[in-house]
Amino acid sequence: MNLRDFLPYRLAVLSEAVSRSIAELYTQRFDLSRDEWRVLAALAGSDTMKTRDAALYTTLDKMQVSRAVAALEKRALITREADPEDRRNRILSLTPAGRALLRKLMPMVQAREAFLLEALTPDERAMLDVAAEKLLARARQLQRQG
Amino acid sequence: MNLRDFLPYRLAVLSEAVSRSIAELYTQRFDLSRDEWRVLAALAGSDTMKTRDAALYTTLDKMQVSRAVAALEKRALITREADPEDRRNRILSLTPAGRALLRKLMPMVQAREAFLLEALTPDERAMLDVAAEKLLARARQLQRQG
DNA sequence: CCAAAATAGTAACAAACGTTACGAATGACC
DNA sequence: GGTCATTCGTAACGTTTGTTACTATTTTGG
Repeated sequence: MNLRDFLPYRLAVLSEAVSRSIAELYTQRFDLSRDEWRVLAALAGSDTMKTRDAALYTTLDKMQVSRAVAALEKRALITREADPEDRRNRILSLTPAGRALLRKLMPMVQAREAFLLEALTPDERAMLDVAAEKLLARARQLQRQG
Repeated sequence: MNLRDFLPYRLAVLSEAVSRSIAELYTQRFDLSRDEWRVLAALAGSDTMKTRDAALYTTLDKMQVSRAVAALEKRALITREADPEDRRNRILSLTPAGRALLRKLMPMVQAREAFLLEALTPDERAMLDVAAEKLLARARQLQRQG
């Protein structure tokens, strides 16, 4: 077997390279961890959400979210308030500072994503999409079966 | 922006799911870490190599290799000998136990990889290949430019 | 309703990890 | 050929991370 051709290995290498090429932006220039970035990105869509939803949406576990959220709150990029309907929940909201940060960061991130995708023809993009879905489904099937 | 459609995020999710679906085999049944598995897989090809080559081949850094190799040696799956030509190097070799482990593990791993790839048509596989290469090249370009 | 189970989030500990610094060995250059 | 820089691998440190257990709250079911 050749490790270089091994699908999981190749995906790991690709994913890490792509991830790094983007992460540089939010780590170097904005001092955000990957998890913090994901939580912010989640909030970028809805502006306010429950901690639990953030976990689902970002595929982080609740502890990772808890830590990311604590760090973001410390920097006053988000606020955490009790949910009057269920006091176990916390409601996360972007502060103006958080929104401002996202307004600066988002275009940079999207520009890099666009640059990456420019490498592919429309056909290739479409097929990558399909292939990714199919592989994900099978991988999850394997995990479930054990 | 929708995180779910964001290329780096999707690749991370896919890579992790695929990785887990395979990793389960070597972690659960053989108690190997990912780095240990990679070093063994590297040795599966050549049976003997320098520590430094293992690092290059597995894309692990030298500290990761050092730790993986220490663990593997402790379990007598590999040996570490001095290189007479350059005594800074260590030469890694599979022990019979190491080879035996690989003979059991490899078919399982390859079966799972095959199952994953069965999800794709030959065309899709070929295009995934191409797309992965292209994306990797661009990601590295971004990283270089900073 | 009330006891038991479930859920959200956090705390506290231990294991894993990356980073920096080091010792040993080799190579490069004057 | 002797110093200076470089490379290999490891050690030691601090940080990050995963795990387990805990508190507070809500839901469920007898």
